[in-house]
Amino acid sequence: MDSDSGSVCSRSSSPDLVVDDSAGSFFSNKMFQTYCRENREDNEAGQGRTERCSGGGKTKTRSEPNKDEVQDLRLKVNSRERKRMHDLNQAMDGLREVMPYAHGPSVRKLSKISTLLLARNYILMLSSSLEEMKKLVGDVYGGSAAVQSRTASHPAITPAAPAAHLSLHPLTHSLHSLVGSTPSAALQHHTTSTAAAPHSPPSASFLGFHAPVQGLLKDPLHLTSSYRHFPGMPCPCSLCQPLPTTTSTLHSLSMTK
DNA sequence: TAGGCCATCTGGTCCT
DNA sequence: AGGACCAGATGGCCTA
Repeated sequence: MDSDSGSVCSRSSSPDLVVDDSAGSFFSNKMFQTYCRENREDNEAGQGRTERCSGGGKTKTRSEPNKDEVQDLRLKVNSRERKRMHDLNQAMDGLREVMPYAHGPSVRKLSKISTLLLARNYILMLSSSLEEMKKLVGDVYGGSAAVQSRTASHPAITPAAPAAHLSLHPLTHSLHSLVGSTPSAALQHHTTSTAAAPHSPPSASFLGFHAPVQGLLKDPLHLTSSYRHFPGMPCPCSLCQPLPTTTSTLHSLSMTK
């Protein structure tokens, strides 16, 4: 990897090395030098190294594969592996794009491990929010007595759209209670998040246990009135905590292999 | 300078 | 046999 000529603050997941599909047309400088050195050593030492190279400990028939063939094969394999990793990185970038995290030239890219951990927590939070919404909607449509009495006193509120007039505070509270919120945690949000450096991405351990999911708190739910979430910053807000695994629908979710 | 993150190479293993 | 996948090793870049 010579130079990252990508964006200013984020390392490009795909190096700027031009990978040609045709095997053999690509060499990183380092590997080329290494390869040349090894070849030279091989030539000087005569033999001994080539057998050990691809056969492990096995006693391969000493039908010594042509050095060029070995080299071509090695280059092909390397190229495939490189392509595989590039594809993986592309997928990772795709995941980053949909993550509720700040994107921009001034914000450093989430690391891979952080992306995965954040994605996991994000999914858990979305699932939980969905369940909570279902409950709330069920409450509204199920226990219609309260709704009807309210609509009688406020004719402008039609039963057709009760959910639109739901106060979002219950949702906020329910979400907070769902994740074990404490007022101190909410208070902490302001101090900690504003103190965080905008260029410092969250550490993996931080995300693992205090995953920021600011996207949930953006406009759709208008939950940011009392909790300000700053893009690109780790959020200690209780809303951003990982969900307890007691959520019934989430038991099967895990990061295990 | 240490530590984190990353890309790449490489050998092994498994699958088709 | 060839390809995909994986994990370890290595070295570069960047930041605190």
